[in-house]
Amino acid sequence: MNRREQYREQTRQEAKRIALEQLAEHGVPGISVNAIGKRMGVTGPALYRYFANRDALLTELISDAYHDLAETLEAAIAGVRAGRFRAGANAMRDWAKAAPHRYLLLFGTPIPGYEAPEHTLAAASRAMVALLSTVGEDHAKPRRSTLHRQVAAWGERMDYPGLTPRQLHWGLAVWSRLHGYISLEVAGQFALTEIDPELLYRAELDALAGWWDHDS
Amino acid sequence: MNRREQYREQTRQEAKRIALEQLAEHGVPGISVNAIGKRMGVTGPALYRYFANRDALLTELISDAYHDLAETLEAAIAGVRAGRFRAGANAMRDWAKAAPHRYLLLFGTPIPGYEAPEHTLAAASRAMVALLSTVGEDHAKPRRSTLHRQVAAWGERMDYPGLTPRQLHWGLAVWSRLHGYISLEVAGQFALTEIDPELLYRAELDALAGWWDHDS
DNA sequence: CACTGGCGTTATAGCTTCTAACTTTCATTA
DNA sequence: TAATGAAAGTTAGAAGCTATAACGCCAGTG
Repeated sequence: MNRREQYREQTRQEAKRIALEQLAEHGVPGISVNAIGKRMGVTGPALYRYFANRDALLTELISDAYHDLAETLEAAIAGVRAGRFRAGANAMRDWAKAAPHRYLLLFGTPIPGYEAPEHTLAAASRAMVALLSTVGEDHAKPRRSTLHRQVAAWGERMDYPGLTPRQLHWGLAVWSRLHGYISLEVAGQFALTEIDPELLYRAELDALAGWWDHDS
Repeated sequence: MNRREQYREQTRQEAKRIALEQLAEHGVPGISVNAIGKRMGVTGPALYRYFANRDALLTELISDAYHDLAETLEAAIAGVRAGRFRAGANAMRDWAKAAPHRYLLLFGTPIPGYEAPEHTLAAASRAMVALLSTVGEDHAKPRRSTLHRQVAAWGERMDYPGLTPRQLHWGLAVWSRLHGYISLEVAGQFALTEIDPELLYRAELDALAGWWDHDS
């Protein structure tokens, strides 16, 4: 890599770092080209040398966040023997609570006009695979149903072979329920119940862990 | 009501109606004072006679939406004898899919600076009560736990007496899981699985309906 | 019927993204 | 080391946004 290219990459990273700070402090609207430039000590338009436009910057933030989430989940699960699922699920909630706006960037209201690029979808898939890697064994006898057939078809397109439809379905339920709970908590919708979010979340995990104890 | 006040109210309603159209077509950024004014045949600043600012307009849209959701759920449940829960849950998903952006206005990324007014919280509570009214009977013997104690305390502040902690907890789980599923579907995150969303949703409902068959 | 208060207008400030034109800087290369 | 050319920064400006201020008109009210 050229020296120019090194500086260039450095500047790009700095812009993204500041954008994340702005995101944490003022939400998505805080990610303003001028504001980021000001905090970097340059004028706003200068940033257009580094990012095609504001959307491109946002896209990279989203992409990075997906990768970071996937890596966080993988790291949290790796090395754990007992309670792998809980380790992963807790890591996901912690990740969300550490930077709520960033979580909502991924799973909140979609940004108009944004279309996830290929490698972002790959990162999202990686996160899903990480959770799927914590699935329990499926000893029940296979059941034929339209849902299981469709789930199996999706499973074949995923790069994580050897799972039964029931296990794959569990993965989707995990994804959906964890997101449901986390997004409500992050948005503060549980606040006025005054219930300890930790306990509520743990109960959700119990239900998901108990998936295999009774037919579903 | 004065004639002046009638016209005034009419104009307010028209502005909100158009705002919802803009929301459906272009998302939250489409709710622009100038754009709404143009479609009403007036200039942008004229609308400031009717709404203190853009946030006030958004707040009313959110508030209206909560009330509409609550009424929709109540209407869907009323009169149904068997399968009340499924009727309510399906009504919720249908409501979301009919106007995804409006759903995300309530449950997506919170709008910075927005704080829900009192009667909006009441409407949100009404929607929750509607779902709680479909809960199954709880014949299990009470269990003492920190979670159940906190849930019970929340239940006492709700205006829907006579429910056990387990039933209240079920209500929270319903809220969270339905939202988790619906928001992912509405955001298109299930699209590339190519699984029929209807079937996945029904499976979630089965799990929630089966809450009472096994200890939780 | 007079009048006044509500309504709509234009002008403007200050913000946003983004483009164009111009200048400066500086790493690479001869 | 000095020259060069591309990269990077600047300012100016268009087009959009929210929001306020000042002004005129006219319809509902008294």
